[in-house]
Amino acid sequence: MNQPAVEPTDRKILSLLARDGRMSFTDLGRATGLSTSAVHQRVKRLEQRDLIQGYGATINHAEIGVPLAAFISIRPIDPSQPDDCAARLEHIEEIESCWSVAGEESYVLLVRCTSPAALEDLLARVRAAANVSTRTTIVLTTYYENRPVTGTVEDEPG
Amino acid sequence: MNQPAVEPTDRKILSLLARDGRMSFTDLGRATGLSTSAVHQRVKRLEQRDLIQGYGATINHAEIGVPLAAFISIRPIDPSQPDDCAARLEHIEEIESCWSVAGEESYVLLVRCTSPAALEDLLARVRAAANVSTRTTIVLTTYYENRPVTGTVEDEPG
DNA sequence: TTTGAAAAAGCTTTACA
DNA sequence: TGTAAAGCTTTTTCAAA
Repeated sequence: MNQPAVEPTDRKILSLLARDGRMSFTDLGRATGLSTSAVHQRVKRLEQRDLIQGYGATINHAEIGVPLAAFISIRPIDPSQPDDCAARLEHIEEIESCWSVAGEESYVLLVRCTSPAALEDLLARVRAAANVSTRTTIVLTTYYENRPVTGTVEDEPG
Repeated sequence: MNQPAVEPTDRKILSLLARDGRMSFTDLGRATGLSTSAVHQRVKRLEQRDLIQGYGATINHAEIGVPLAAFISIRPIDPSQPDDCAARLEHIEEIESCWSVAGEESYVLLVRCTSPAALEDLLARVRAAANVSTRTTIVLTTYYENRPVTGTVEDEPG
């Protein structure tokens, strides 16, 4: 219910930067009614507090030769072993995201690769690295990804 | 096997910007052995070609009051109806990503919200908006998300 | 925390190879 | 495509409130 430790101006800055990570301090200032150096300090503080964890370009995977995306759901083969899947899988570069989840499976991975053959190879490496069984769900269409979800209501018109 | 239409220098730039979307053209130039204005031109071209689709800040959802993430897997209730789930769901702001998938379900959504109660409310809105049944998988831990997967081998040491 | 001003750094264009 | 140089804008730091 409460939204801890982030006051409205900072939320606004976060929301703007989530949408355009290259927005200049000058423009952020205009959008928030602060001076350039005031926003600058706030952004640095947001970075220090780790509320902003980084900045990234959104890449068109389909067009750069990595058109195949899939979810790999993971189940440990031996539940008595220590569960360190995330660490064991970290070195595999095709894994974009790694979550542990509640439900029938223990982990979900989002992976990207060049072809079905590459996916088959990737699956083998995942199973071997973490001693798990896998269930793979191929992505057919990406309608959208990583839309900003900041819990902020956007600008009034004008 | 072939990686279409992106030559090595552009791949390098894409990879660097995926990791740091605020990197300056000067630094990109240093990293690629090009002049500032040469990289500048390349980046603009990459944006025009839509290989770079945008820039965003990575927000710490847990700390800004949106700590709950979940996957919602979707199955249409009436398979004879036209399948326009993505369009019907687009206005729901808690949906960060929307994929159609091969497998038992038709779509997977990644959503973020403030609390279990908010998730329950969100699920009701998803079902109502798209006339679907849902299966929800709650995220327990996010080990990492949105690691850059560019298919580029990174820098030599030095 | 904010501002305003000044210095440093970076961006963008132009002219040209 | 590329470079170099010039002019302009933004970033960053600082003293003061």
